[in-house]
Amino acid sequence: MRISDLAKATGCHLETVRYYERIGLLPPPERSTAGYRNYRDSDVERLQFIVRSRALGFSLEEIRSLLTLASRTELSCKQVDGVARTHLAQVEAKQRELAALAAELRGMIETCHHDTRATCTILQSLAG
Amino acid sequence: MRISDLAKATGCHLETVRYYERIGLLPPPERSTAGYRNYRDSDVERLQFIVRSRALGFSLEEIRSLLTLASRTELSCKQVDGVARTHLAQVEAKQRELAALAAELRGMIETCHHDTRATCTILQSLAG
DNA sequence: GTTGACTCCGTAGTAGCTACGGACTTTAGT
DNA sequence: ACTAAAGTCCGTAGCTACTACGGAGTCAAC
Repeated sequence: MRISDLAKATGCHLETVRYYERIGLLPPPERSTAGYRNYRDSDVERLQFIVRSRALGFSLEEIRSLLTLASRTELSCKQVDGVARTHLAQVEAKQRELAALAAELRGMIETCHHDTRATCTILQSLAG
Repeated sequence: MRISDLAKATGCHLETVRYYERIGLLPPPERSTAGYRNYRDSDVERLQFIVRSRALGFSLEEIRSLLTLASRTELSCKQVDGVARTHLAQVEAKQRELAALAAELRGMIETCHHDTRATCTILQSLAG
C-alpha cells in the first residue's frame, strides 16, 4: 500500500501523512527498493485513530498519549478517560468563551443604527 | 510615551506592539535621538481598538479592514456592519462545531465502563 | 561610575498543517 | 522499446498570532 492509498483510505492529506511520520506519530514504514513507503492495514487503523481524534479536537500531543495508552490493552482505561474528560472540559471552556463573544457581537450589531461611521456603535464598542 | 507605557496602557504585550508595527497594523512612531519609540495618545486609542477587537476574536486582517473603515468617519457603516456580521457568523459556526464535538465526547465518556483498555469505548470510538 | 532597568533589532520557536520545486520511479499507452 | 503522465521522494518555506531569546546600546538613580 502506497502513501496515496493510505491517504485516500483515511481521508488524510498525503503531506500530512509524511508530517505525522516526521513527528513520530506514525512509525516509519518499510520501503521499496526505490525508497517508496509501503504501508500495512495496521497503519490504516492507526492513522484512522489519529484522524478521528483530530476531528474531535484532540491535539497531536493528546493523541500521542492516547496511542500510547491504547497499546497497553490489559491496563485500565482510567487515564484514557482522564485525557478525554480534560479535553471535554477544554471544549466546554471554549464554548463559554464563544457564547460570551457571540453575545457581545450581537449586542454591538443590534444597537447600531447604520448611519455614519462617526456614530457607529460597532466601532465605538471596539474602541472601548 | 515609551513602548512599555503603551503596552501597560493597553494590556498588550510589549513584543506584540512591535509585531503590530512590523506588520503595518500600528504606524511607525517617532523616535528619540537614541532610536527609542515615542508614542502619543492616538496610538493608545488605536492599539486599544486592536486589543479589544482581538478579544472579540477578529483576525488581524479583519482588524486591518475595520481600522481602514473607521478612518473614513463620514461614510456609512454598512461595511463595518458587514465585517461584524461575517465574524459573528463564523463564531456561530464554530459554536455549532464545538457543540457537536462536546456531545460526541460526552457520549464516548458516558458509555465507558472503565475496565480494561481492550473494552474501552472511548478508544473504540476513536478507532472509528 | 556603576548598577539595574529599559530598549533596540533580527531571528527562531510555537501548532498543525500545506505548498513548492526538482529529481527520481512507476505505469499506461503506442 | 519508447514516451508521457502520474506518482513519489526530500527538504524547506509558508500560514496565524504571537512569544522568547540574545547581544548590544541607553537611560536613571545612587
